[in-house]
This record gives sequence, C-alpha cells and structure tokens, in this order.
Amino acid sequence: MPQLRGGGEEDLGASDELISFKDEGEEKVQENSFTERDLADLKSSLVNESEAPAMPEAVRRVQDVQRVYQEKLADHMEDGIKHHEEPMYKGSGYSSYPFLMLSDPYLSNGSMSTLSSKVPVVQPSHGVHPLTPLIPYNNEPFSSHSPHLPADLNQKQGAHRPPQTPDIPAFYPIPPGGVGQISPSMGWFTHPLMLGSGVHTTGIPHPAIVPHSGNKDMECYDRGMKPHLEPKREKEPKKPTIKKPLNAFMLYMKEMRAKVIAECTLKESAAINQILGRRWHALSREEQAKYYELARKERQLHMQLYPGWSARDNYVSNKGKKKRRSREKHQDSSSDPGSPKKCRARFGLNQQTDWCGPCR
DNA sequence: CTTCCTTTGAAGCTC
DNA sequence: GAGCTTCAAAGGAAG
Repeated sequence: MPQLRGGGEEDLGASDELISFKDEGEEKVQENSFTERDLADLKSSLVNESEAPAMPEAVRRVQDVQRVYQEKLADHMEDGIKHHEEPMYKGSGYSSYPFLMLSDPYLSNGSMSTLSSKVPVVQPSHGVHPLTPLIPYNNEPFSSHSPHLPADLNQKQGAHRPPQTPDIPAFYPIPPGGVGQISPSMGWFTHPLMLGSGVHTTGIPHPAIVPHSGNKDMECYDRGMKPHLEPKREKEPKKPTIKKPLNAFMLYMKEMRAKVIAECTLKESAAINQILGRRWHALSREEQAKYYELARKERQLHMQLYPGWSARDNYVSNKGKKKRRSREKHQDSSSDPGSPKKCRARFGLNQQTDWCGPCR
C-alpha cells in the first residue's frame, strides 16, 4: 500500500491505529471492564436460555444487555472517534452490532454451523457482514434503507421476516466460554440447535438453521428415526472455522461492492476488487480512518468472542506454494497488476479512457 | 468440485 | 526487525 506507507500518508493505516490505541489508554480499561462483564452477562443469559425455554425472559435479558451496550458504546464512540465530524456509529445500526455478531459471521461452513452466515433474515444475500450494512459512514455510499442492497432484496427480507426478527440475535447462542475454547474434538453436532431441523430448543423455528435438503439421513435424525444404512461414504463433518476479522479494506469492499457492481455492471470479483483498491486509495484520510476504526473494533470484538483463537488456526500450509507460484507467474506477466492499462486490456476498453469510465 | 484471480491489511512465520 | 506468507470477501472463470 504505497500510498499509506509513503511519506505524509504513512500514518494513515497502522499508525492511525497506534494513535487510536494510545488514545484508548483509559478508555480501553473502561471498555474492557464493560465488555467482559456484559459479554459474561450475555453468555450466561444465553446459557440460561438454552436451559429454560422461557423465551420472553431470555429476550428481555438480552435486550437489557443490549441497552447497556448501546449506552456504553455510544459513550465509547464519542470518546474514541473525536476526529470525525459526524457521529458515524451513534444512532446507526452499529450499536446493535455485537448482538448481530451473535449470528456469528466468523463461523464458516454454512449449514454446519449453528450460527450460519447464510441466513437471509439476519444476513442479506451474500452473507453480508452484520456490521457493514448497518453503518451509514457517510451519506454517499449509504442511504437510509440498506443502501448497498438491492431494494427488492430488502423487500424480500421484509416480507419473509418474522415478527420476532428484532429478537432473533437472542437466539444465536455463543457456546459457553466462547467459541475460541471449542476444540475440534468437541462435538459440534451435539449442539441442541443441530438436533432439529431449524428448530431451536425453545421450539421456535430458527432461521439460521438450514436443514439439509435432500439428506435423508438427516431427515431421519430429525424425526428421531435411525438413518438408513448408507453404503456411500460418510461425509466428514466439516469443522466450523472461525474466520479472521475483516480488516479496514475488507470492510470497505463489503460496503462498496454492490455499488461498484451496479455502476460498472461487472460481476467478476477480481475486476471489482481492482476498482475498489483504487477507490480505497482515493478515499480521504478521514474516510479511511472510519474503516480502520471499524476494523479495530472488529478485532477487539473478535478477541473477546474467541479468546484463544489465532489466525494460525486457519492456515493451510499447502496453499503457500500455490500462491507463490501464482505470484511468480504474475510478476512475470506484469509489473503493474492493477494498472488501468491491464484493466482496459482485460475488458477491451478504450485505451483513452482511464479505467472504466465511472469505475474509478 | 476446487482453485485462481484481485485487492489491502493483519497476523503469523522464518531468518 | 525485516521480509515473506496466509487469509479474510466476492463470484466468475478455468481446470
């Protein structure tokens, strides 16, 4: 990232965060004292919820925690983001973020996860991050109604949204002690949510639990029957992976992707990402700082949710060779992989046009 | 079905 | 500590 690392722009990225962390000195203590306690409250409430099917009680408790969190987060944001002319989180959906986080965007393997990210009610079309669709950073990329989502999608969601949707996050349990303490040997299938097809222990249908379509063995399990003896090989259960928290640029990409797609009528992610990379560089310092701050919050929250987690957990050493090969090949073919020239060549655009017209 | 492409940033690893 | 590697997201393309 030459723009950020060179000269005056240098402290935009990491050092911006350094400043931010320095500023947090006292704040961090308050924040941690709050989050630990409230996370504990939240977790215990969820544990209680799973033990007793008294849903209204569980909902009320979560809402209480949420209210407390919103108050404290608002305070935190006022202290932490003084340099922003607009209160970007306050009054936005962001205050609900940690509770949307209970739908767990970090857990992958969709249907295998009790906290599936492929839930149309909680997460829109492409499993849009629970944070980003709700935060109007500024007026440009976001409108008041889920800006980067197609309008019809929002309507569809609204149409399918059950009346209790606002409380749905309360039904996304965090495993006691945090997911970070879950070892692969711990039976993910023994989770109560996995036992029924989309039915929570409360008996309420769970939108996050997508039953395996066409899996008759699972259907048998669902009905309390023994599965038919299946001569086919048993499918190895995919272990849920806790994803890395998104960095600032990833958050930006999630926000802007839909817009770029709409403007440029492109679908190829590689091309879109090139455009987004350039736009990222074109962002003002303040605009980028918003995303850095957001990413920092993501990491903090991720650390709290998964204390023992390490990025190493998701490392696959195999991929290194492939990636290296790919990169070497790349260097051979082009010294400027993201150049407008290459973009134009790739999409057969006019050589006189810098990038793709509106796609800057 | 899996991997690649393409971007930036964070974190892990190696020397 | 510098430099390299891997992975986060996305979805079409290619193998």
